[in-house]
Amino acid sequence: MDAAAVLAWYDRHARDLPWRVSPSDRARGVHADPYRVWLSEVMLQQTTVAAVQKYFLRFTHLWPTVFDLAAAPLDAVLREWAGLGYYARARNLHACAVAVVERHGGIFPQTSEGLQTLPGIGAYTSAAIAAICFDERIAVLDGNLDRVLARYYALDVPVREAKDELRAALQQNVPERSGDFAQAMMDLGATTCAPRAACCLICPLQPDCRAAREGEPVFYPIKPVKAERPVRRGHAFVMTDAGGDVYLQSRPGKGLLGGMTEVPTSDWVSELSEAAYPVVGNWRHRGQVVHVFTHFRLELEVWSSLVPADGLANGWWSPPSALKGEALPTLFRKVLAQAGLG
DNA sequence: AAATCGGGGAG
DNA sequence: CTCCCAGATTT
Repeated sequence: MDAAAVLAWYDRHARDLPWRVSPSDRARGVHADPYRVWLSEVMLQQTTVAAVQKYFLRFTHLWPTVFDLAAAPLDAVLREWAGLGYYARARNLHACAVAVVERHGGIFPQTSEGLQTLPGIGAYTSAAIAAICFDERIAVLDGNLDRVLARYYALDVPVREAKDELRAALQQNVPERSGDFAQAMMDLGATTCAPRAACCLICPLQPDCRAAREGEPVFYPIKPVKAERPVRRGHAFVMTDAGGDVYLQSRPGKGLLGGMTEVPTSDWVSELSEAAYPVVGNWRHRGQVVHVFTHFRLELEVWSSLVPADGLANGWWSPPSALKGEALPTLFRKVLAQAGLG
């Protein structure tokens, strides 16, 4: 693999991103800030660059250093993470910041091995931080690289079945500029070697790419057969008191939407049963909200009612003007909007 | 090894 | 609508 050609391509076509040190600045000796790289990498797990940008800017504005983030309450981190999804990332992010401060004096470990001992930092993220911040000669393998390499080698099995071989092959090609190389390969996958379109004419890997030679590069990577998404159904109950405040409560700390804020709901099951209202009220059906999770589709019937403010114990009452700042995941923002709030 | 865990942007 | 994104953790 022609790593030099990849780096030359990167020197001309690198994306300009808020957490990135440009190749020209890097050549002048500028180093990336491990805190900002770590934060961006966690946000970018299974999440697009477009979705991450505003969250990254908000987080670095509120918490410019790992000390600031470690000192913040978890609740504040969850509120700011609301809408980005995969909320275990936010809990692990905070735990990781605390660990870096308490166990490492606020200095991130400088090796992939050391980084991987921290919460929320796995094989990919540890390698990415070590390469980008410390130029460790390590293979950085994400979804982009899976696709680029599957095409380059015309891999005839799903990537998951050949992950170790791909990593070993990539490791043999990591150049001295390992951080720029990792970011270059990811940019390549995000732009010229995209999932549904491969621009082989401008690709630095084209001369030795087997998929390009075969003529239909988007055939790769081979997709594994995917299971169909089951449907779960339930009821959601939006309660307002005489002052117009909305009743909210916290979800359990682990599991789906763990630690986030919700309105009360029924269980979510395959067969919808009759609504069991949490309190007596003049309940009105406000229609349905559909929300798609990774492994099931959810259909919630939305109900609303004016209720006395003293019949409920576990949660709190929030004025509509404060809903924007609550740790409400997108699902429950849809529910509140369906009930005429937010 | 397989399941769990969000949401949105692109085509 | 489908696909999949700078994956980690739990079972």
